[in-house]
Amino acid sequence: MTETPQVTGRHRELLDQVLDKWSLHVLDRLCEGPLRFNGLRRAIPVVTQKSLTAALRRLERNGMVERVVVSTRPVAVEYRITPLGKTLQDLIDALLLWTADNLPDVERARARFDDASAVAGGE
Amino acid sequence: MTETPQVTGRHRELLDQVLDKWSLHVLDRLCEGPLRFNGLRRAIPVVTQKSLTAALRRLERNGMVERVVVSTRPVAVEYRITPLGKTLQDLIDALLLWTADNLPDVERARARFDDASAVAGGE
DNA sequence: CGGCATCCCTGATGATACTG
DNA sequence: CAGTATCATCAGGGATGCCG
Repeated sequence: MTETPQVTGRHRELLDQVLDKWSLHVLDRLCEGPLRFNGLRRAIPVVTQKSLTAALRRLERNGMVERVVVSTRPVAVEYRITPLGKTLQDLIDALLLWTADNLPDVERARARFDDASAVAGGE
Repeated sequence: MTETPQVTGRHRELLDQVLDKWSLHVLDRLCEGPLRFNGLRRAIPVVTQKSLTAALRRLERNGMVERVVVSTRPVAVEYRITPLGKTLQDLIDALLLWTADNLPDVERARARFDDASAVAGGE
């Protein structure tokens, strides 16, 4: 069995590369089926081309997505999730589920904190 | 059951605040018991006081940790995880477990990618 | 269509010094 | 002990323009 997991540099680095801002969106979308570059852009309207390219490269390098070049007319490039990427799906879903379940509590906590800060601080 | 979770701005923001570089370390440590400020610094040797302070404030604001001031001689401040923070423990463990299980595959993928890049690119 | 190259700017982080 | 304040750095991300 895998023993007590520890936060090490390598683990942290991997999580950073895989759970960063845009990678979550990309993986989320790609889990539902392959998409082309501009398809992804449309699916994630707020991302810039640069950030999307970077995220895709990172994910490809880490073996989470596959880049398939279809040498047709101009060119078509399809991105699809890999089996390794699939293993993250449950985790991501669990993460999103957690946020959905606890966001209300968190926002209450934030309100309390901000309120207390206002009283103690400037006001 | 909660339906298909979606990546929204609010969820993403929460994950950013809770899964960031130092918060993971802090939550990980605090799950094992309360610690004081410098205790945490010692437990996470690479963190600077500024980053640690920021992480603790963020976690406190989000209701994940509790800050207890013990008004003794100089002053003692104890940080302990809250019930809300506890709900993250399983997720964090699962995340770390995932990295531990898949790091080898990921590193193989990286090697392949870097190798292919080297051939296609510069040399 | 699917990128890469460039410039620029901001936010996050580190080092250092000082305070209740 | 437990921070706050300040300065310097630096990677990430947006805007823009060009290429196969």
